[in-house]
Amino acid sequence: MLNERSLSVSQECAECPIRHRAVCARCESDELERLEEIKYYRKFEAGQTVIWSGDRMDFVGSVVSGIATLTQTMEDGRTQMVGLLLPSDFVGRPGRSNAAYDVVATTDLVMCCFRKAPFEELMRQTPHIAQRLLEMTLDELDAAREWMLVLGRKTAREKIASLLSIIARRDASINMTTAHGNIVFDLPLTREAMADYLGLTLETVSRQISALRKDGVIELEGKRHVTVPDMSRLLEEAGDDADGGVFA
Amino acid sequence: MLNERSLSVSQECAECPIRHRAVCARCESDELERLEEIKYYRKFEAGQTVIWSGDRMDFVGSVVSGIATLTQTMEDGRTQMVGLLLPSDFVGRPGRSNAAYDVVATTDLVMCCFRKAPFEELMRQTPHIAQRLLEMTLDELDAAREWMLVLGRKTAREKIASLLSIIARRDASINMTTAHGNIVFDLPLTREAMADYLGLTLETVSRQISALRKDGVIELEGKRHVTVPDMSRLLEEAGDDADGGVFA
DNA sequence: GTCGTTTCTTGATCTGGGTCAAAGTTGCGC
DNA sequence: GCGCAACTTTGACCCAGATCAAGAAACGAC
Repeated sequence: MLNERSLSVSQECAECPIRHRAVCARCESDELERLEEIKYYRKFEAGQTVIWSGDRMDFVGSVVSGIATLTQTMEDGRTQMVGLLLPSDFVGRPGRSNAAYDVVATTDLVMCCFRKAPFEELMRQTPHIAQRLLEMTLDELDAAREWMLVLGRKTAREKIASLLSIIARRDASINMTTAHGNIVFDLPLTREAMADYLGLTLETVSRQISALRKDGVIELEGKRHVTVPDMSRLLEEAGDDADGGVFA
Repeated sequence: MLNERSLSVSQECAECPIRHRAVCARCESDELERLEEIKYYRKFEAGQTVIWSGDRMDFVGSVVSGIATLTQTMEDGRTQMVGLLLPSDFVGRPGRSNAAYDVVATTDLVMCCFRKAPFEELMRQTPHIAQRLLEMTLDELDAAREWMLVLGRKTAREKIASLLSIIARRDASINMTTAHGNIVFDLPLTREAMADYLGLTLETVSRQISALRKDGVIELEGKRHVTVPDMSRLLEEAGDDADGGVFA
């Protein structure tokens, strides 16, 4: 399909973010063609599990649209989310054959996957792919470490404000800014998923969201539709610097 | 100093772990020589700060001996440790010019450093350095995510047991196994540093260590010298699988 | 529409770990 | 040795967030 391919090549990340974020920017056209050959799409419905921790994982890939979560579970059922995958985020680990975490689609999800063995082979031959993956992994490591501060030292209210800040900032594809400068978005997570991310219970999440609404930090329409009238106020509630700080 | 260099080249990680972990294994001798040229050692005393968050950081490097910590601090003084650097661990981020965290030596510390600009240049020319750094960064990311589960979902007692498990397992250079199969080591961290790692207060750390001792999970001589009579018991207390699970 | 299910909110109560306070221990400099 | 400082332990009390419980709201299937 010449037409489809040339479209995806020219439009960079519109169709498949990894081509832009991890590969495209510096790829020669023959490398792009080889990526095309090992690439395929997978679609999941909200709630579906992409892969279970421990399962064999013979692909790597990135999120095209939708949101997925990485979670760990203890034997007694306690769970902790350890990553939130937004469009363009990379999944999978070159050099490891089994998944380390449960990956679950929390909204309808489209992923762009590459078969692992040929991807690794291509990586060996194409140095800047490894360099790009290193950059992305370092970004993820920074995000994980920021999250350790949230989990270890912030109050429930600060945790909620931190999560809302991240969603408001990172998921630019969903966000909208109104004429009044408000930031508006739909929460892509249930209260329970938020609790799993924040190390809280869903009841505490619900209470703190109600409290933030009562205090005018956010506005809520229904259960999911959020308006942030003053982003710096939200960041202040999150315990970050007003100018954005860590999640900038 | 021909003698010194040939010693360090032949002994691999004895003198400078990065040469083994990140570079040596697959380096040609001319690459090793170029590393030698940009390499230097830095020594720190226990308690000294290696670098402050936000400071310009014109080197990368790895820990040769001793232990350092990465910490984040909020404006109001709350601090969270986000990384524990043991011998062979890598510090610094290619492509970033300022430190993201405070790096503090908690014991006397020797680091093997490389000037950043030439290291990055060498990395550009030597693909397997980027690949090795990618592997190491992915390991760190896994460790950070394991730690998110500890911070978010474990009880104080489980947190302490988890930390003791990590130290017992990872710091093989300090550990000793007695004739009876006991694991023996000296805690490299103060109660306060443990609290900062675990998202607890130092009082809670102290109480839980006392409780573990009273329950026979560990034995203590003085404040720092720990004996673990039964590692699987400790892992059980940590909430991990008895066979080692996540920190294996 | 109604029923059933899932998600969310709110209230009442409990408790693990934080806070405040005091005393004990260790080690170093002189 | 003594004195001081840093670190650690222990106790008493408190509170943020967990737990238990009951409804309310949203959404689909029929």
